Amino acid sequence: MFDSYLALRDTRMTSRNGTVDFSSWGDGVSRWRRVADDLRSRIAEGDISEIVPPETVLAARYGVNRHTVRRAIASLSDEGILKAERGKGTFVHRRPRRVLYPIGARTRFSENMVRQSLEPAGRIVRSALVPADDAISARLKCAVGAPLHRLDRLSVADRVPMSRSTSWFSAERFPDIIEAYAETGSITEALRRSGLSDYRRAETRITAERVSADDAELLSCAPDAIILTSRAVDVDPEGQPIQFVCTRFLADRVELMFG
Amino acid sequence: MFDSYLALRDTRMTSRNGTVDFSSWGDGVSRWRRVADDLRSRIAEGDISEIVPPETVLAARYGVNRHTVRRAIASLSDEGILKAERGKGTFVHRRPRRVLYPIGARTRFSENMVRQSLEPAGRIVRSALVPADDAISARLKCAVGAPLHRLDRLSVADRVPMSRSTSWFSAERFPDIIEAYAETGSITEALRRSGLSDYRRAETRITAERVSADDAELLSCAPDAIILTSRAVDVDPEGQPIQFVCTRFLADRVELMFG
DNA sequence: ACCTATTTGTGCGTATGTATT
DNA sequence: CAATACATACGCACAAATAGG
Repeated sequence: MFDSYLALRDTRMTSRNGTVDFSSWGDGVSRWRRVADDLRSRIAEGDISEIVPPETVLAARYGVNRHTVRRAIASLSDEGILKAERGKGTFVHRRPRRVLYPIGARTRFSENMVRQSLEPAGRIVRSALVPADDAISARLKCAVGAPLHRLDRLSVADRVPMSRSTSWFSAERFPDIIEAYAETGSITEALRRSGLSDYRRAETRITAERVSADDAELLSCAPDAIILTSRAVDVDPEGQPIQFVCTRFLADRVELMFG
Repeated sequence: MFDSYLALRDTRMTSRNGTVDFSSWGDGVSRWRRVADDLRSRIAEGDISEIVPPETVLAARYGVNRHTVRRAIASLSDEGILKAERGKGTFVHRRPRRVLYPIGARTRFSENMVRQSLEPAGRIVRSALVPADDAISARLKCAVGAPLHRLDRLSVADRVPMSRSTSWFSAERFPDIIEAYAETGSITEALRRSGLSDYRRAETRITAERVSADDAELLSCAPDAIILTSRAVDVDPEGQPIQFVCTRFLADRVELMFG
């Protein structure tokens, strides 16, 4: 399992396009940080049980100095994942489980949260009237340039930020959607007030990437946190798209469930 | 959009448990790398169109020196995302799209790939006979300690590594599953040889995290790459669990699609 | 009580990498 | 390109707590 850790050595040994010579460069991530990241993911996967191997052993396995391992452990201790005890060893502090977020044809954020006894909340970060660009017009099946309400939200459960989302609605079909959401705090309810009693999720696409700087600030997470990005289309009972929504979930706080 | 980038400043100003003082420490990620990461994600989200703002403007916006921005741009150029042209500006080189990976009740890896004209392949990384632990016995509805075949695979499309996966099967019900997979290179076919003509996906749970060191080596990706982790249960027509599979997709090479 | 091996905690000197001026 | 300040990584040595014989 721990046989080798060659990945700590620089992988970028050659430069391709000749403009800049990368051969002597690192990749911008320090060794202690890589050790910390790897330990974190091993702990998350249950690959390291309750007691962490001694610093000297880890140092040998990762091919780094013991100080470097110590700094990685210190960082993880600061995150609350590890607890080092002098003379005894270093122990794993089991993380609170991720919030389970079921996604189906009729999943609603608020209902999910209350089902897990979490208090849901959301606040409007920004809203604007914008023209449809290529990508969004294709998803919403509207003309390029058609007027859309863009709604930027921050979703919170039990006072902990969970996700940032950006939604687009047809401004012609739902002229007052922003006001309705501002009053009710619920997309489902805002759509109902606009005359749409039911809708369903047609498609959900999932990717993951690093958080952007302004999302990081709003989500109050580390600047290099990982987000699960969901791009989804909701449709009315006739199959007409009514919402395109891009949600950025904090990956270490949620787990998406399908099926 | 670019109003502030406070996140570049260290957020870790206080230490909680008193063992180590973090106040003078960096967070292990260099500034040029953070600028590069943020630019990359903005480009991916379409937030930066075709032409990148001038270096001096970026330096001011990120609150860093122009040298630092130049290094970030050089790094992205090396990745093939940007192309700087003297006297003209810096331009975005649109990335090849992520491979779309539909997940449904009857999704099969090979079929997905050929549908996108990619040549699928897989190789066995490791296999072993292991006892079921708590987590897996719950998913497979078997006794703790029951004998399971554990199969570690690497999936490849057009010679590019796409995912690493670990599957567990009941060794009692599918005694020859490993050999069958080794011969056919297909889970579907291997199960058919074991007498199971049909199965379906019952549940898929998605999270994201940093790649572990040994996965990074096999996937030949950066040591700090992001992976989409899918934990799923497949069941036979009677609803009996037959496979628990944990797949680690490289997040920048795939997009998962549900519904 | 003693000794020993193991493990974490600490200090210091040096070299290299990073970021700014 | 040079000078500067700071962060990172290493090597060595030793102190302090723990556990077992």
